[in-house]
Amino acid sequence: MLTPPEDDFPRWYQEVVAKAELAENGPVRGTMVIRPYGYAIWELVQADIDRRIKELGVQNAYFPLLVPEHYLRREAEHVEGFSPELAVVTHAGGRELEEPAVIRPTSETIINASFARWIHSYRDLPLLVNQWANVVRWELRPRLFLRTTEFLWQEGHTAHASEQAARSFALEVLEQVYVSFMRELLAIPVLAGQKTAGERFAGATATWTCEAMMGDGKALQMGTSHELGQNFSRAFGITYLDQSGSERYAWQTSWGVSTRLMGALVMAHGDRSGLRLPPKVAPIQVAVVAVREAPGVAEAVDSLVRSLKGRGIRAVADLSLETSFGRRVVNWEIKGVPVRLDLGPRDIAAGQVIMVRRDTGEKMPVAITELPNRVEIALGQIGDQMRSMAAARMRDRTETTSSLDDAIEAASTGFASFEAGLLGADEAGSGTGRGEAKLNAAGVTVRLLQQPDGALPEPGDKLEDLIAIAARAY
RNA sequence: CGGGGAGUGGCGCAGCUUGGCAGCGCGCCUGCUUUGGGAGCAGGAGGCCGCGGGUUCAAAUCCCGCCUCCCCGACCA
Repeated sequence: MLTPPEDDFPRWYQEVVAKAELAENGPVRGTMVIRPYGYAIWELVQADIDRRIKELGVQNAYFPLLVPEHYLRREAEHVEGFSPELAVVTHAGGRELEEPAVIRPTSETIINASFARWIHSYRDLPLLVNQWANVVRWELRPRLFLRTTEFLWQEGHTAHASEQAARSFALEVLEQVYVSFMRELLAIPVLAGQKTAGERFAGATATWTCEAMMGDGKALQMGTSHELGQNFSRAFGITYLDQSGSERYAWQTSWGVSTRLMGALVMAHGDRSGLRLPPKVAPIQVAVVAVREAPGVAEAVDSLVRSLKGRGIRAVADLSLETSFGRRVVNWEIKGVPVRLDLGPRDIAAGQVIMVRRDTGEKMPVAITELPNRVEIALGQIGDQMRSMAAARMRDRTETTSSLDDAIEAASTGFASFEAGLLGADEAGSGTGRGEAKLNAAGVTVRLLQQPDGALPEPGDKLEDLIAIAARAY
């Protein structure tokens, strides 16, 4: 039996991750074993994001895991931001290394060292590169998928000839790749906006983010896209000659999403019965279950699976009659399989199956002759239904407030939305306004800034013209 | 790093106070009966009781030291 999510959400989360066979803890603190079923979901996620990234003209490449320590020191804020969580290789080959090698916490430094060699002319720009990799950040408090010491991600790195070009590319990734992927494939409605100075990536001039509300009303940052300005190009000497022959520093971006998306999937859609997967990222979209032993049942199940597969639907047969029907059903539910088709002797006699939708629990008899079609339709509806359930939750649990105290109160159950002017101007040195500091002290963070109509902030916008969304966050 | 808790078959735990054959539930294996929402019976396999030392005729249990893990707070994708 699962702990109900409303009783103890963190515990429920851990149980779902374990029982759905997504992942388990590795032997070194904070590491994670991603199990085959979990990895199959990740592969579907990866494939779609990879396709979208390539549509923007980005090419994949691969850079080393180990980074010379002095690379990290080249960009002041970057080192400061990352040094507390670095894992450093000091010994190898039985000897102490002359220069320690850092296991990449992110690859800005090593990639930009290459960029500096590759870029000479405005004709080399824009340079658009992505890599799928693992990175290591020695986290103080790990949680499977949400914050692990080693995680898998995609990190894009680009160089452009102008600030404007870099900005529009960063936003294109945010909207065309991340937001649309999350809405369409993960069925998670996300808010897109800009981070405050205090929440900005170490070394960035602007950080853009997608944030979603989880089942307990807390926020999760699901992806980010950064404008790096010329911080790294100056640190690594990424220069080019423009049309007029003058030397210029490139303008850059970096952006990423990680296996954290898996955690989002669990927390945004899961329910009392376990995981619920949107059909597009479900490794198994349909389980065809033989209810009990009877003549013709196994054959009917197999032929049904074949016809579903023939339509490109990911279907499996459940013929494990040595396990009771009830147990098998519970198992498919925990694993979040969107559609189940129950097939027993009664159904064979009636020329039907019982179709059960995981999103609503709804059961309905469907004639075998209508089958591949009805399943296809249901799979489409399930994605839409899950998206609107998540959207309704975010709508119901977002409160518009007029003071910071009310915002803190609202953040105990969901999101608070208020005029960003309340955050106060950045105080010299701190990078954080007085109002924002007050929120932070109460365990609430500003998740993003938007225009009042939900659009992304423009370069000239003042804090007073924007809306802040604040919440407790993972 | 601050505050709590725990280390005992694969997983979850009891046993420790008051030393005396290492147990229970789940899972696993075999057989039979079952199977339309977490099956039943019978038989069976599986242990460096976190590590090191000490006390004792005898230590999972008492004493000393060490290690690790988990949960709650400050950081992140």
